[in-house]
Amino acid sequence: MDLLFKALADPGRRTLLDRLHANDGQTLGELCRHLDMTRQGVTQHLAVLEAANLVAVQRRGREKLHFLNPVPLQDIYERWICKFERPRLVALRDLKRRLEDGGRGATRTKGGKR
Amino acid sequence: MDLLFKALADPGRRTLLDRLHANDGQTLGELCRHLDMTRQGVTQHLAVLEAANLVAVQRRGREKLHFLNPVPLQDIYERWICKFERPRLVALRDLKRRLEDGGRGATRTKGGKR
DNA sequence: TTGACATGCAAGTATTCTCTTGCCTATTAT
DNA sequence: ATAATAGGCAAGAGAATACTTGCATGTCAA
Repeated sequence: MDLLFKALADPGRRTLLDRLHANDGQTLGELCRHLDMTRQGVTQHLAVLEAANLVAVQRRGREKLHFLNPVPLQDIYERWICKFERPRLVALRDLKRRLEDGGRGATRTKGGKR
Repeated sequence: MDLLFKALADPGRRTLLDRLHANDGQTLGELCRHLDMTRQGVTQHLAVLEAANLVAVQRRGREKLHFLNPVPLQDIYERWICKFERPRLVALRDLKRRLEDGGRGATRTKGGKR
């Protein structure tokens, strides 16, 4: 989990993820072409993304294709978003109730306690 | 967004978030008491979390209460999880289809192309 | 084989983080 | 007022990161 957040903590690496999302399976050269980083910089960032399992590679002759792997992002969701969003959902539910109460004067919302 | 990921990229800070999630509104001293970091270390980490808007503070006399703010986590979800999970969902849908096809011999699933 | 292309590797430097140390201010209780 | 408690501030050391440079390896086409 540490490698994952560390990997995401750099703007250049997040840009790379966006590029791969827009066009998956790019080679190193293709990625470099549209970014103002040196090739070596991109290589090193890609290595960090690989270590975090956010990018998978496949060799094709002398080229190296890079593919996005969204699974670790899902892990973040389950460990750090789901768990922490409950208060927010509760707040939204309460807000909704209050709006409904104010608008129609009803105390119970449809569906009741659920 | 950069401050946010940077804030989450440290294990100590993630521990602090967990502590606040377990027991919201703790003072600096309370947080220190159960962590093997120095008070100054905790202070600095909390400052980073504040800068990322993950923690909100409230003064009470000479004490400082710390509250978790999950909204930035939701922002991560919308920018980095939602957007990237589609391939995964597609994969799951395909898997489901294949399972249904194998189990019942049907080619089309309910709901059609959608 | 030879030249061009795509990528790999490693060392050096500069920047940024993290942790520690030492002292200071503000509030509470006696 | 005094002591104890809760927290604040800032400089410095050490570690981790990010970026750059130079050269090396492997692959393709002619």
